[in-house]
Amino acid sequence: MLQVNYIRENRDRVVERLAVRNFDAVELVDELIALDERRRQLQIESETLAAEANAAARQIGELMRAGKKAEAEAVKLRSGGYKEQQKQLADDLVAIEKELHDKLVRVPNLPHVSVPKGFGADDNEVVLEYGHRPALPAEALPHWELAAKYDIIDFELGTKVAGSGFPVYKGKGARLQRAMINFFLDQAEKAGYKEVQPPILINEASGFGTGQLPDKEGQMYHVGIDDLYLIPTAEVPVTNLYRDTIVKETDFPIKLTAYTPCFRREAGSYGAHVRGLNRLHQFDKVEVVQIVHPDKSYDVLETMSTYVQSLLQALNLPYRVLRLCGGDMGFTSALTYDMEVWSAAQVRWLEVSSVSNFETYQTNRLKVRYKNEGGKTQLAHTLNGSALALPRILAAILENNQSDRGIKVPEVLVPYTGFEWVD
RNA sequence: GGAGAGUUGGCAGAGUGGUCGAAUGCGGCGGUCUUGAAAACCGUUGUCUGUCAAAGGACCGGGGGUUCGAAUCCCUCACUCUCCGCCA
Repeated sequence: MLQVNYIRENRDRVVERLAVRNFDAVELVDELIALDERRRQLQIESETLAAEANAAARQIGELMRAGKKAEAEAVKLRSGGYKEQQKQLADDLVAIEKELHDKLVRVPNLPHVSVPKGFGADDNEVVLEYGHRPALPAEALPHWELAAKYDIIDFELGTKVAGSGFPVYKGKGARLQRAMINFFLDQAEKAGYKEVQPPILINEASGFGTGQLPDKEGQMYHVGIDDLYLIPTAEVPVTNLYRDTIVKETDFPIKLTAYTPCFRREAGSYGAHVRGLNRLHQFDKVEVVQIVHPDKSYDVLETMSTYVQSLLQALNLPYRVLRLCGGDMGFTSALTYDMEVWSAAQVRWLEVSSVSNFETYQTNRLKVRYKNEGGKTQLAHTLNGSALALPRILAAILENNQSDRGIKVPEVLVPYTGFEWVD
């Protein structure tokens, strides 16, 4: 979340930046500033009173030690009244802080200056397109039919066991999944990311830290009996590893990677576009996360984008890179690149990665800080990206690489699969 | 799941209801000494809030209570450890 101080000192800029998201912040921002003003007044009152009460209590202590009991009793009588007032002020303060906090978490991150204004997917800026899209013969099949034809993914079986959106990968399909996970993790390690295996259930504090709670409550599966959530992405547990820590400036950049399953309720999204592997309740993903010095985060964002692209190039998939417009960008992000692969039989682009810079939006919630040269503690910047989400990659491989002979496995995966053809 | 013990500063570990933001040790940082290092010695070393700076305020697992005053007493929740049970 944003810092109140920043909003107070940069009111107009905040309003102007949020307009890029089509977020009319005028009213909210002015409320926040008024609340903050009131909060600070109350705090001064409350602290002044506390100072008086403390002084009286100290005085009683001194008198008691000196054996002046009667005088101590007199002061006691006088200080009895502080309690009521302190309680009242404390209650007011708590109430106003809660109100301030509740409003503050509703303010999304400020878009970077390069973010195009816009309302939805159509307004995203195509940064670049790579590779040529294969022209398939008329009898080419979409991936869900190929999956059935070669018996590598069983959607019905998953429906029986869990429900729709929980596919069962079988035989070469399962092997292909494992191959991709290992390939992606190996590449990430080569790029300097340290592998971690985090919990895939998270508590509320973690969900709040990266911004999923309270905003996206309904998108996560909730285990009520233990009040835990299934992760929608490894971003949550991995970034939260550093919650409430002050790192050394020399520790930057912190680079982590993790393979995890991801769970999303995807409430309300049905239809042709969610067939097959296009949108699932459970899927596998390798994620990369960086925690960096604020001066470096935009360079790092480019590096991460380039890294994700190198994976797509290695897999020989045609892709394009989008700079998301204000209206399409996530709540917590300041700048996001989406990578989409070409799905040749569906004849459309599929999002397989999203690379974002959150600046201090997450670290202000997480309290991830570092000490600068002057010894002052400052908020770090966080970034993350999918590298990559498996199902749509698999969909593109199946569709783009189909032929009479079967499906050609990308060369880089062959050492991991042990076979060259799905047939 | 049952019974018991515990949670204090980066770590270890004291702490009688008042002078405790908290002894001591280790670690970290700076210095003396040294060609350099080690050792020794000296100094320094938490976070948040507030301010031009300060004063002041808050924090001893979280929350609540008793009291003029709580790290210290009471309640409650969470977590950790030990033993028993169950178990991949």
